[in-house]
Amino acid sequence: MRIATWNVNGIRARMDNLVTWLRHSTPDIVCLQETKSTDEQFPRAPIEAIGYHVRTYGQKGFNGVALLSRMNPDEINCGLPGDVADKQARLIEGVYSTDKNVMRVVSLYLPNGNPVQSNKYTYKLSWMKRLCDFAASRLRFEELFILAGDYNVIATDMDAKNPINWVDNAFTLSSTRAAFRELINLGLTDAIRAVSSDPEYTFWDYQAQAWPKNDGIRIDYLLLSPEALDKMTHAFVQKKMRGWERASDHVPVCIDFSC
DNA sequence: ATGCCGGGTACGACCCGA
Repeated sequence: MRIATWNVNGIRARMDNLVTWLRHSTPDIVCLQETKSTDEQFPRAPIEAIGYHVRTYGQKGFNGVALLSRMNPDEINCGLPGDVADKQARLIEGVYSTDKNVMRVVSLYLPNGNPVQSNKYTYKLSWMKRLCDFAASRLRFEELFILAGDYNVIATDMDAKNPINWVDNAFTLSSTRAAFRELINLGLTDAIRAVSSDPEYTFWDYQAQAWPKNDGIRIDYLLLSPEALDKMTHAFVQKKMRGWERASDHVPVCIDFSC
């Protein structure tokens, strides 16, 4: 069982890469972010044609998340609870049954939050607070729970090639890092950090030669419940895909399970 | 250099992202 998260930066611009990647990496469940498409615009047919169920929560132009899966989901929930006025499409949850387990998988796109003096940062922090409440409610189920996506958080200085470039930024402010730790401290484990002490960047800007200079940051995470961590066998970042033609600025992160 | 690229949309400058 393989689960992946990938910020595609526009699903319609990434279809060739997505289909090639699905064929080669054969994930069972895929969490997508920044699809930048309405549910009607989402190009589901080519994905369904290679054996995936497609569930989307999109909006016009910006944001947008989706779940692709080999199994038909038992349940799909769209939106982060806690603010009925928040219409931004940033979270979708699916529940999947395997032979002996139930897996609850979330694809999330956490707000960027810059500039830090703006209401975008207040929105980021309130969204993180709501995410914490949501995660706590899910952890009470004691299921295999995977909270995956683009967190727009650089958790430690090790997660940036040049931390100096990220000071006074919504990705690294102490209140951002504190909110992220609060989430982790509910009892979630960062899958990549469970297997690696290397930097493991997941994003390189299109600009300023970031990729050739390896000027990356790690902002895409899969956070696991204890039940999920027990079953995890591998976790890895598909860094090479940043070098593909028409690459997203993010690369996929994958985890494998023994079930 | 808080926009150098690349996605989106109002199909053509402009908004947005990290």
